Amino acid sequence: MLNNRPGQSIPEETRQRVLEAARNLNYRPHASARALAAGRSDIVLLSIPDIPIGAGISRFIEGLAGALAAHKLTLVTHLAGAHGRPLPDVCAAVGASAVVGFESFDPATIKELHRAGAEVVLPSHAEHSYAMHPIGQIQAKHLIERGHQRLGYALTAHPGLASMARDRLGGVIEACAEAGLPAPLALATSLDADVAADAVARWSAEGVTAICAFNDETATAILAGMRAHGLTSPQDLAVIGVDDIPTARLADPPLTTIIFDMDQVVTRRAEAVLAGLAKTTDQSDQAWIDPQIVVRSST
Amino acid sequence: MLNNRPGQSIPEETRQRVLEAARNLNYRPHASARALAAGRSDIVLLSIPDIPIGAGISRFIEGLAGALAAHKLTLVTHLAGAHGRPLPDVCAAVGASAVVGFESFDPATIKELHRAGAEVVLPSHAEHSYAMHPIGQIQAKHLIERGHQRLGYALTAHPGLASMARDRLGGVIEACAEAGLPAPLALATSLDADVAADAVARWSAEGVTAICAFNDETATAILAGMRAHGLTSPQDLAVIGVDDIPTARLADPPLTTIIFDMDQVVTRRAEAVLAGLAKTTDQSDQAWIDPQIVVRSST
DNA sequence: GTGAAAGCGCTAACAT
DNA sequence: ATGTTAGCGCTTTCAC
Repeated sequence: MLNNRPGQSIPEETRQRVLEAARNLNYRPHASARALAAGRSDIVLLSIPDIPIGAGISRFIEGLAGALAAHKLTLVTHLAGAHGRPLPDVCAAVGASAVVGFESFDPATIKELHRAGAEVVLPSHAEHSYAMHPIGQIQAKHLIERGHQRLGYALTAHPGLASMARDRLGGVIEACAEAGLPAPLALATSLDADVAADAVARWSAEGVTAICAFNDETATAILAGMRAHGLTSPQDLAVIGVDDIPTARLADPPLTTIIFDMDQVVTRRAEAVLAGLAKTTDQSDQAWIDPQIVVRSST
Repeated sequence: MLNNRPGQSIPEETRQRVLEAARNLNYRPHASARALAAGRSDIVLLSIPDIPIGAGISRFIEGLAGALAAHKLTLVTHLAGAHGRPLPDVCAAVGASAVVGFESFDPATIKELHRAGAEVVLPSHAEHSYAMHPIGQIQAKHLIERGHQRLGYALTAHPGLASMARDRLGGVIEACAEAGLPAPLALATSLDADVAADAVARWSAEGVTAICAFNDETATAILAGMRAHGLTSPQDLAVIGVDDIPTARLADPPLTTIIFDMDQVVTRRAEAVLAGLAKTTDQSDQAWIDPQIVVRSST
């Protein structure tokens, strides 16, 4: 009866009474016991790589937690820092039946995760992670449409972000090629005004008139580097960032940036988890739908 | 033997061989079963309130995860967003034996958490959360030492941060009182240059010469508001933030800010968890040690 | 000191 | 359709 199966011979009213009594007694099904007996838990583990966490990622996490909660799944997050436990250990410890990450896991990790009890691991092998490539394309197109012929790309110094930067740069390269323009001049930068000033000098010397920055912080650094040379944006050098961080519109001049619709990504990921959990077999990769990416222009 | 108790009659070499064999077979003790039998898990659940997550909090999480991992405990994080599951549910679902949060939980939640299986819940009742008060004090002292006689305080518009802002403002008020100065003029601001400009006008009209901002983003907004009036910092109005966000030193002028030593906070929290788990009874609150808080001045 | 056995709190598969 | 029972994979306790 406590199984609460419907269509009982027991009168409905009585059933409700029992259920209410149980609630009043603060009864909780013991999750560990349940997981042990059923062989699966309702835990989904989200692994965050070692990257700076901003508003975007928080929204992603909370959105995913909400979408999964609607299906009685519980999301917990693990920050894959240097000193924490390895992901498979965490997976085993919480008894997660699904693990989702941002970028694709390497095959060895995937195998370990499955051994640790995860039925579904996402993103599966070849799936694009975060729509990095399209972001670069849109940045470049925005600048090209405004007449810029020679673009620069500002890479990030953060190691954990390097592969994302490469993906985004790829999009910029593609957009330049499609427009018949020379490839962008990609330069390493850091969150330091002097380093950024050097890059600015280099770009100026090469005739670059517009920069796609990896993100808004990088873009802010470039603005600072330009100030050191007495240059102003966008006249001397146009800059476009990514993320729309809170300080983006407070910059001088306000930053043009890329806004990223998390909800779509969230929904898609949640559905993938649900689908994977529904039928562990037949994990046909669904088609990746590019999320809505939009430019917020300050000009 | 698999219990791995020391001091066996079995030769050491054999023991190691067996252990290694187990490792090679990718054996993992099933966490749910272990938790069920032992009545406690090695999971610690960290609850993050609905506040913007930045580098500081990430460092806190990773540091705590590392400190606990050293004691064979696994940290997982839960973002208490609007649509996720309530904390006690998550606690029960992962079978956490400890729950740690940033601010004190209310008594009802604490009771529920214990019922959900948590042996220790931190911070316990009266404990200070995050050294908010001292931060405000140090901000104010820094400005007062530089000769400012009339301070302003810039509150944040973010609802989740309001109580922190009050605590920090309390520190500023105290520092002003101690120095025999009038109470600071606290004004609501938001991350919008126009709103900040209004606040700046008001402060100027009241003879305020220096602002303690709730955090670096608020401070950046004030700088933007000052630009709208053609004012420059620190001559016309000195501003000090909190957090040392990456863009702080990229601002024009570079922001003076408060740097917060996370390691100390982390260590203290980890120790509290360990102590609580060691003897569930006798939860005498340890003395709160103010963490090291230091000013990074741009001048 | 070593092995066997009895549960932990549930779920699922079974008889009735 | 209902009640009963056998485990899930461990830990702990109790005999040997």
